[in-house]
This record gives sequence, C-alpha cells and structure tokens, in this order.
Amino acid sequence: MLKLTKKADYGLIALKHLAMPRPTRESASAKEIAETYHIPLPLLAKVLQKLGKSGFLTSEQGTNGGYRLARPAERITVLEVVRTIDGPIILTSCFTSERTCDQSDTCIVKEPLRRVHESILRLLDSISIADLVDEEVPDPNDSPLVELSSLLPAVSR
Amino acid sequence: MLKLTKKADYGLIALKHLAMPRPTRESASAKEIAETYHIPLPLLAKVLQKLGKSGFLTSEQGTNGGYRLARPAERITVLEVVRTIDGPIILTSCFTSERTCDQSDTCIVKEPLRRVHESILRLLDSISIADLVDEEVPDPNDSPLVELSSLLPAVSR
DNA sequence: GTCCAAGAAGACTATTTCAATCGTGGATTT
DNA sequence: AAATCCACGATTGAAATAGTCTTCTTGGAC
Repeated sequence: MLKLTKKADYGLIALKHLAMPRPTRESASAKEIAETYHIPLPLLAKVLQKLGKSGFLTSEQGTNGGYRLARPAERITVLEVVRTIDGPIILTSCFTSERTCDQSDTCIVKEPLRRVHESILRLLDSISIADLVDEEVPDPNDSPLVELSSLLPAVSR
Repeated sequence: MLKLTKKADYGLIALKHLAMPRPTRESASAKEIAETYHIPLPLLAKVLQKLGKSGFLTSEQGTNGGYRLARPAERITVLEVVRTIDGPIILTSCFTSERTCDQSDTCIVKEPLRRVHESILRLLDSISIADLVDEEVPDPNDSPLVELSSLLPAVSR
C-alpha cells in the first residue's frame, strides 16, 4: 500500500519543528512537541529516542531539558529519517535482503521493481529537513503533475 | 514501511507474463501462471479477477480458457495496476481523502509529503507493462544510483 | 448430454504489523 | 527534596495482509 507509518510522520514533524526558527530556546521537549501537534506523547517519545540514538538529535535531561538537532537541518535527509524509524524501505519483499520469497528464482518483475525502488530512494534522499522547512520540496524533473485521468479508476485507456 | 503488497507483485508478474511473447496460445490460465511462478493459485485467481473487472484483462471460461491482456502492454501502467490491486497509494494518512487525522490542522509536513507523494505517482505512471518486459525501466533523471553510504545506518553524516 | 477444466465469488482464518499504553528508572535543575 | 524531563522494556489491541475453503457458473470436449 506504499505508505509511511505514523511514527515516521511524527519523526518528520518533530525534526521540522526543531529545524524551524523558534523565538525562545533552541531546544524543545517531547511534551511540548506532542502538544503542539496533538501527537500521543509516549509514542513521540519513543520516536525521539530512536532519532537520538541514531545521531539526529541530542537530548538534555532535567528541567528545561529537551531535544535539539545534532546537525544542520540541511544535512538530514528524509530518507535517513524514514529508514531509521520505519526500518529499511522495501518496495517488494523479493529483495528484502538475502531472504528469498517463494518466487525470487522465477520472479520476473524483481529487477524492474528494484530500479523503481532505487528511484524512490533517490527521491527521498534528495530532500532534507531544511527543504521541509522551506516547503520547497525539489521537483526532480519538473514535469507536470500526474494528470487527473490517471487518478481515476482505470477503464478506458 | 513503503512497500507493495504481494498481491500487487503477483498482479504485475501475471501481467508481464501475459505481455511476453509466448510460443503456443496467446492466453494463459490462472493455474498455468500460478505454477510457473509458484504463486498460490486461489490468491492469484482473486488478483486476476480484479484485474479483469478493472479492464486490464479479458477472461474466457471453459476448457482452454484463460486470461489475456485487454489492451496493449504499452498502455497499462504500473501505477494503474498497483492502484487497482492495493487501492489508492497513500504516502501518509494525512491526505487519504477528506478524512482528517488528528494532526491535519497542525501538521507541518503534509504539504511537502504531498509533493513527494506526487513524484512517486509520476514515477509509477511512467512505467508500462511493456517496459517491464523490456526490463528497461526508464530512469527519470539518470543520476547515479543512491550511493552505498546512504544505505548504511545513518550515523556520521 | 455429460463431464471436466476453467473462472467467479464470498466467507473465513491465521499471521503480521502498527499504534498506543504502562510502568519503572535515571538525570538535572531549582 | 520536588518537579521536570528523558530512557527503555514489556504488553495490549486493532487493523491490514496473506492465504485457504467452499460453492457456483460457464463453456468446450467427447
């Protein structure tokens, strides 16, 4: 079904929040972020912890503690974040790792899908947290958006 | 976690199979395809039925019946197929339809992710079943593949 | 006309993945 | 010491996927 988990969403929201210019202090607590965006605190906390362990965030404990970015937002890509939280991105189970699915030997779409997979990785890798702040997600090829026709149930094409 | 379901895989495999030049007859039965690629028959049957109802395949019942493409492989895109089988492609739950997730009002990554979403749609829309047969999945921008570094656990970047 | 090979269709079950919670413990500031 | 905050592991509940079973219909072969 090709979608990100909520955890990944939460992680991106949090990172973007921390990357945005903020009036008061540079850091923000999990609670603060959770309340701002109506995210369940314990869940967000876990996500932040994982992001911390993976080196995207640093944390400070105690009163007025919180999280802050461990490196410039320009140098954190959406791909890294998603992969950290959701685990490796997999388009099909075929090439998860070495594990073979029942097809694998006979699978004839494996190779083409691998390329699609790589294109998606490349896309996600090209977007940084800073880009999210600017709201200017680069448009790799700036071809027109997918036409409406292709969004309708496929029948007469 | 961003992946296709097996049903979608099965559907693509079947369509590619039907698009490939075949010595004997033009059509192929579900059983035949299932055996060739080691796919559970009842499951594949369902997928084929759905593809039939959606206008990608025509079916013939009775002895020596089977499925065949309803239109040239060039005019069936991976996007249509995936969407037919897996349902609408969703990158995040935010913009599923009108339904709002708890964030939605406050969500600050919605818009950027929508663009990523559209890029992925565009990518999938650019690939036809015929392309799968040629194994030449077009490389939208032919930039180098994602470097190895970005495939490793993100730590020192 | 009977039989068999296929497709059509719906109900059903098992497994896995996600989302979310709970509880406990440790660090830091005031 | 109290309040605030992060760290971490275990667990539960719900939803999505994968796969099975059963019954029915259709159409050709003999």
